[in-house]
Amino acid sequence: MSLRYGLLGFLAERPASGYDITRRFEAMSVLRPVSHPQIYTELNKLAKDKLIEVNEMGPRGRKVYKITPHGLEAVKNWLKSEPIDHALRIESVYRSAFLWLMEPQDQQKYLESEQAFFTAQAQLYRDHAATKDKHSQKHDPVTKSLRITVEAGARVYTALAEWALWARNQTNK
Amino acid sequence: MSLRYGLLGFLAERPASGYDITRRFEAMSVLRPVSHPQIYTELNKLAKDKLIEVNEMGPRGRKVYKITPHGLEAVKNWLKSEPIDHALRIESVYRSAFLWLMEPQDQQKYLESEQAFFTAQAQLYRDHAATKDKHSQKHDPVTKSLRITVEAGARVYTALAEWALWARNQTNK
DNA sequence: ACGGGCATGTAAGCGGTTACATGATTCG
DNA sequence: CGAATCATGTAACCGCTTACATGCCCGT
Repeated sequence: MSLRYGLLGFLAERPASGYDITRRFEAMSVLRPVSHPQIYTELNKLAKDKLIEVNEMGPRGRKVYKITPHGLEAVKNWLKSEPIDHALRIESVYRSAFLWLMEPQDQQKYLESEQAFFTAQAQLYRDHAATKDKHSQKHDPVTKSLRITVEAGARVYTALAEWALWARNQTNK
Repeated sequence: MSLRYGLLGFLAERPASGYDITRRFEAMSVLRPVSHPQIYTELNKLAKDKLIEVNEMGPRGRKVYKITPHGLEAVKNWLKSEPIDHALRIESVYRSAFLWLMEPQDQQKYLESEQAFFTAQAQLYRDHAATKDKHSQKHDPVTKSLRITVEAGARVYTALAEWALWARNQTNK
């Protein structure tokens, strides 16, 4: 799951700094986890490869990058040609295979807290989606794509919340 | 998402070889992706740390490991104390944020093939679940845990399939 | 006898995290 | 003036993937 092309993808929307992009990934937890050192490292590599360039310097050494034509071509090519990694890596599900190694009360506690977490996340993404739907710019293609991504968050988290509830009913009978 | 404790978890069920465990991860794609070199490397580390030990040698250099009391304690402690990584890393969802960078016909093709893939996976896990439900040993705690894991696969893949369908309806209007 | 699957490994390299490090600016 | 936040980086390390490597056993 290439960070490289994710950075290019965001910069295709509009120029931004490493800091901006870090915030963005933080706000959209469905995307993937990213740490800031990795972002800055990758931005420097992308600049060296001429796929992005510094557009503007801001206060505090802020570097606003913009994508180059080469960079834009690179993301598009990634989307078109690079095979998709379909692996799921959901630790909560992974751990569920070992539920039998827990004490019964710990199983219940585990599933309860997972359900609570997933429910909260689902709500968050549903709210996020509702906001986007009310927004005036909802026909702009970028907003539409993001709306679709947010919908995935809402649906996956909802499914996981319902799964945890179902699992609770399975274990205590 | 620790492989280390996943190996211990499987060996807590019954003795097994690296090869056995590799097959097992392959069959349960919801768990997490694993490559065989990593498994063999980690098994050797676990043996050095006395959390597992060679139980039996089979044909072709087959090494069947069994968990030690220390190892069993270690998995249980992991389950009880180690914080869960709640990050989602679904590349299909990740890419959806950049749908707007694709040609309209490529968007449709992308969402169609993703929907097909997720639908197939959902079916696979639903079948898997049905088999487990018919099984005589369904009240054994290990089988019950695995049944819960399989249910997660069925539900998450179903949610993703429905999401992809929904997304298709969003893009072509 | 030979092909396919069983079975385990090593080595290079990369992507990623964590800890460390530094300093500027803004706001109250 | 001090705290919080903005802002970017370096270094060490580890987990993981990919490619390479080797050989045995079983069924036909």
